[in-house]
Amino acid sequence: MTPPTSATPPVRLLVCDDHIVVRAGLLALLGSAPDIEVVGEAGTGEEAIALAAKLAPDVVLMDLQLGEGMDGVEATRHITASQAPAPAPHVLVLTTYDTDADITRAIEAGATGYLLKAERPEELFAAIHAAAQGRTTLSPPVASRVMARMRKPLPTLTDRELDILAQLSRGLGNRDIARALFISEATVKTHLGRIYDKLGVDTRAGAVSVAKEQRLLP
Amino acid sequence: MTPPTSATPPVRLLVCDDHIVVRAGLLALLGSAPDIEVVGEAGTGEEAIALAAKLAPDVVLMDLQLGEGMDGVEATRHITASQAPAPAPHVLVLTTYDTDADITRAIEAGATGYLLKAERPEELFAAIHAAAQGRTTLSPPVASRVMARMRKPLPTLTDRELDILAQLSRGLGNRDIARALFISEATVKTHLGRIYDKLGVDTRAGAVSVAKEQRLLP
DNA sequence: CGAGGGGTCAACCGATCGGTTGACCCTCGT
DNA sequence: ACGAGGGTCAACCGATCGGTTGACCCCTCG
Repeated sequence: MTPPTSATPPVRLLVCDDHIVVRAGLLALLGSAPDIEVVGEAGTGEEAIALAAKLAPDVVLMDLQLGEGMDGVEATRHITASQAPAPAPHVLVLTTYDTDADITRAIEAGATGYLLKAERPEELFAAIHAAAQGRTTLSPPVASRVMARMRKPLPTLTDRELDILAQLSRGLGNRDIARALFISEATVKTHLGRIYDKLGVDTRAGAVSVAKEQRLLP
Repeated sequence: MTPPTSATPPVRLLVCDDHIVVRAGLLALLGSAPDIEVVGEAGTGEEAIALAAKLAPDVVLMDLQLGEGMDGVEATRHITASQAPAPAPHVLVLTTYDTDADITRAIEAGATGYLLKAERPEELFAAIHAAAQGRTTLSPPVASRVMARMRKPLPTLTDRELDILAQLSRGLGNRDIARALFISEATVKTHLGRIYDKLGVDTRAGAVSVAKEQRLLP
């Protein structure tokens, strides 16, 4: 594959994961790769953005699940959008989830690659180097989903429909949803009908269930 | 804290986590602890049970989320129940989730400790040594929840109620739930009423939402 | 043996939901 | 400028849900 080019400087990497144990594990693991240099670590999205700007790494290894504050997608958006002096770092997503919603959001946010934590470490090393050069790496299951997505564009819920869904998952009735969103009850029903269609269900309980599984809701 | 006792033999540890990257990270991390010896690694519950019997480690570090097959709780149950020649290993749970349902199930399954992946590595080392001696370690948030549980015994759903909930989350109506479980519609309503009470909601959509958040459903 | 918890069932009521059709008004992009 | 997509609203219907009360059975535990 990639011959060990001792002439090439190591990839400068920033690791972002909210689980300290996992982060420490990644650091220990990546320490064994000679051509990767971890220049910083972050436990929150805010930290990641700040450190990315300060350290100007080649690649940011980003988890999507970041506990309390901003999530990995938002952090990715900020980092890739930065028109700082140095070119914006490439963001390589490393996460547990491979749902359509997560993948789509990460790609839209500007992620260069999308790896699953179930991946083999060698793949991770390779993906980091690929990302440093702006090349995309996708874990097989992720690639499959992306392809399937291209072929049969899955129903995408609109922002408004997500609003409805959020209220629905609170257990509100149509009347209360209408009040919460300052629209009429009739409109709520219309939206719900479309949501049912898109999610392939025909009851509100089913809609909430699918929504939670697809991670469409926070 | 713990003085390096060169006289004590290292703790023999089996690591079980379905995410290869995380597992490799843990191995690399634990390799830096002189008095811990990783004697095996498993990616599934089945593997963990087999290796625990074969290797007879002092401690099994167990993730609850194990992808496809059996989950960590079941694996824990098997391992702690083994009346093998050697004494059953102590199981130390290391996971992301700190919901009441997960904690309760793990403890009931015989786990010796319950750590979160957000914990600091030193805590992990200490907890492994504690577990080797049968002493319990709980992450602070977990300990809090356990205490709260003792004070105000949270509503625990019965098995039957979980059955109802499972059907409910499929979006079934009362009639279909009744048919699926071979009971009358009236009974379904009765159960639903109690479920609402216990979960603090008053609609089916709300019940599904809370259930998914509390991880009461697979 | 009595009490209590879990599971089952019935009948009733009003309120809500699910589904449908048709319509209007925006704001995009070709 | 026109169409398409997204958002809003209305009126109607039958079916279902949510809540209540009361009851019976079985098992376990003290």
